[in-house]
Amino acid sequence: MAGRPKSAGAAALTRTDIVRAAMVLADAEGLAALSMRAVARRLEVEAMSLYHHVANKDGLLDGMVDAVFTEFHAPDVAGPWRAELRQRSCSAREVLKAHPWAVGLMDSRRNPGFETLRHHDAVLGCLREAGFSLRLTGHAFALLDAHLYGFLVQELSLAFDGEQDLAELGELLLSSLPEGQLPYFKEFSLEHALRPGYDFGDEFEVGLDLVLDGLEARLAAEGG
Amino acid sequence: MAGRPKSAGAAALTRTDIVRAAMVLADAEGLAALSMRAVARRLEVEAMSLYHHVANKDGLLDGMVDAVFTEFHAPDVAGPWRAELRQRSCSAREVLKAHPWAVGLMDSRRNPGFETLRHHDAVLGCLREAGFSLRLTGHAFALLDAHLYGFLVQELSLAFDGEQDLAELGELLLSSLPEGQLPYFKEFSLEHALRPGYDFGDEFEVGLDLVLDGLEARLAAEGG
DNA sequence: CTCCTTATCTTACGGTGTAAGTATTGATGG
DNA sequence: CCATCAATACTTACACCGTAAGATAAGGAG
Repeated sequence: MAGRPKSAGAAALTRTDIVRAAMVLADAEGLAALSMRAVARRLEVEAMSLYHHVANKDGLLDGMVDAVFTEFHAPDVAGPWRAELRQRSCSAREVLKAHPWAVGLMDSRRNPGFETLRHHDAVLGCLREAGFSLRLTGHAFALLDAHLYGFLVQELSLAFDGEQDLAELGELLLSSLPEGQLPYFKEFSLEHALRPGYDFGDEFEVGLDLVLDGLEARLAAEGG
Repeated sequence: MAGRPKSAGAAALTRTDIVRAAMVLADAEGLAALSMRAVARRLEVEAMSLYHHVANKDGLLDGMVDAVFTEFHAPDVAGPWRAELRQRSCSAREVLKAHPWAVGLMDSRRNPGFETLRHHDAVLGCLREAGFSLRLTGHAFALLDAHLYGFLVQELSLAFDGEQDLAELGELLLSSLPEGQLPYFKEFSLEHALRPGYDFGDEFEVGLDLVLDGLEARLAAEGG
């Protein structure tokens, strides 16, 4: 009553299947709902079977993070650096919005996977081929990633089911505040952030362009 | 055999005690070790007693995040904006390094606490009083926070027990890579990031100054 | 056929968050 | 003094968690 044969029509379980199933589950139900048992259920398998393909749950999480990096646009080392890196930041943002669990996981992962390293290699290559010194490459790399991940931390903490609810929610929050406190917060919310035309997501590209401007200026100063 | 009296010398349990104990525990043992039972044990109380002061574990986590904001340097609304905001970013980084669990928690918290709002109010006020328009205030706010949180996501994923181990670890990682792959990553690591003089943490202020430069330029352009 | 490797399932253990119910307290009223 | 009451703390119980240890069955090698 054990040892389901792989010849019975069911394809053999692979590590890739497991990681993919875990990602689908985390996307749909959230990271809190991601248990070994829940992943196994999706694959019509018992929980312990997963342990033949991943070391433990942490290993599975490592695999999930690494898989996310394959979805980013890898900048073309030979292309124009500014456009390539701009596109990679924008694409990474879209990917990480589709996998909201990934950002929170990144700061607890110890062992970067190969896909992670390969993506980093492409970013570094793009900068180096554009003439950035090693020092300035370090600055640019840290700053671009900080902007990307940090923006997502903020954006995800605002994310909700609908977006029009945010205005309602904001007004509810404001109305529950004590009188006369938080004047700047109230002004900013009522006269700017809760206005119909405002979309927090637009701040991403504004900030990205400011960062790219700064890097371009330092590259020019360095080169000349 | 129940209902420990508060008159027996033990002070009555408060929400603040609980949040503080949870923070100490998370600092020392990590977020994974933070269970209701473990917090209760520290307070010499049973787990269910905590539920009279916090709605549930999520409520406790909300309280922890809010408490972290009280430790940030709140910028002086009347002070010089650039110096005030620079100091608040630097102080926040130190605080978040002392509470490494906080960044990961932020992107899953829904209800900002009052201390969180008060800190945001101070940042917004600092910008407004310096003459930033509402639009530019929005840009600056999003960008400064993105840089702060995003840098910490990177920094914490590098954090280890010791710092000199990082060089060993890096060389170990590099030596295990396939030949001829990841050329830029190897170059950057060997010739820059793993060199004795390099400290990733230094990139924080470099990036921060680049961001502040950009904001200062846009403020000047806006002012006419 | 027998033996071995590999993938799977079974069982079990100590831990988790928390719903529901119980007991004990200090404060309040007479 | 005692009776009552709202707080506060404890007890029990349940379903779920990650995973160690071991049993079971299929496919391949001799």
